[in-house]
Amino acid sequence: MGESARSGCPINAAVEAFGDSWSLLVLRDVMFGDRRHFRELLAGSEEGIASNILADRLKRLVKAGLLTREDVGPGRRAAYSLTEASIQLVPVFAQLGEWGLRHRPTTRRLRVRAELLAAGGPELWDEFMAELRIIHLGEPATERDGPSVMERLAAAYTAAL
Amino acid sequence: MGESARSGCPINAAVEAFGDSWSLLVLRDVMFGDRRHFRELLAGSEEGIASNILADRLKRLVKAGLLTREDVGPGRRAAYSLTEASIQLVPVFAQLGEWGLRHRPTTRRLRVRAELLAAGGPELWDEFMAELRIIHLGEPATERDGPSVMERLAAAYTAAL
DNA sequence: TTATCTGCTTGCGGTTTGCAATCAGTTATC
DNA sequence: GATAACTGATTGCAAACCGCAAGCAGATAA
Repeated sequence: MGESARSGCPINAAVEAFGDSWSLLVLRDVMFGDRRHFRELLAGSEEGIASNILADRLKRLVKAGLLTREDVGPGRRAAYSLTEASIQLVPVFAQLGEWGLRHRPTTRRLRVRAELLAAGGPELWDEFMAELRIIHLGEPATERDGPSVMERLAAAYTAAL
Repeated sequence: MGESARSGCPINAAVEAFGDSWSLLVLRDVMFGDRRHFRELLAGSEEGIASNILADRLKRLVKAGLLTREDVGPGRRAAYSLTEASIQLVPVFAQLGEWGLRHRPTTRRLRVRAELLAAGGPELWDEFMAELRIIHLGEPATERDGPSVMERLAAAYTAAL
């Protein structure tokens, strides 16, 4: 009963993994908003995702290897984490965000993160991915001087309120 | 009666524009396969798109400003062309393709284009976008030495058969 | 005239979507 | 210990969407 890909094309593979109305938005909130729990994702959603859709997408994303779920008993806060595969979506998010900035109307508050990511380029993306590996994969933290990318993103967001 | 965006987020804007199972694949075939006509897109589709879905997506993409349709009378071959907005999806395709290569099983034949695009980096993407502007937007052709990116993509594809 | 090609459209049954209400288990408050 | 709030969901339902197959009118070719 395993689902087979419609084709062996890498673009199609990406579309099948997260090419729907909600998957990328859920991943965006986990990645950039650091929302790790069901209720956080539900209440914090800018687009107003419904609870059943969120539940379904979380399951699918776990199944697709884009999220892991810390398995706790029922009734307890389960935490969702990014995987190496979803951390490597940072450049995809950066390019999608830049395209959205250029070709669609956006609001100032929600624009700043995409602007920062686009301006920073691949070096910043790599730095951010390294931070995400520390946060989500439990890799040991490294020394840094100055604020992290996550902190800079948060600061830019706050400044634009 | 215009549709309003769920949020002012650039990522959401991109998802709303082409975040479904088929839109990106249609754009991919127009862009990389140079398929400009309905029947070409229908018959050449690796994933086997249905004719009603293709008709719907073509309409939506035109409405969204990602394709233009050369308006001819009924019964005559109408040609679809990329717009500046969809030409600027080249980096998005490159990143999506690279992600698919790394994290999903793909077939050799369909992999080569993504590999070439990933290896070439931003310089190659810019070159390819310039070519697409000549093909789809009617910009004047410029002098070049050596094969075009489109030719190199086609050659790589043929070599992998 | 006959056949084929053009870009679609229509019917239909099955699936998915999104909203609202609800659920059982756990924790915090009184 | 009772109550309430919070946990991650599940369920019912109507509407929208999906993909398959067939059909359509106009244009072109033999």
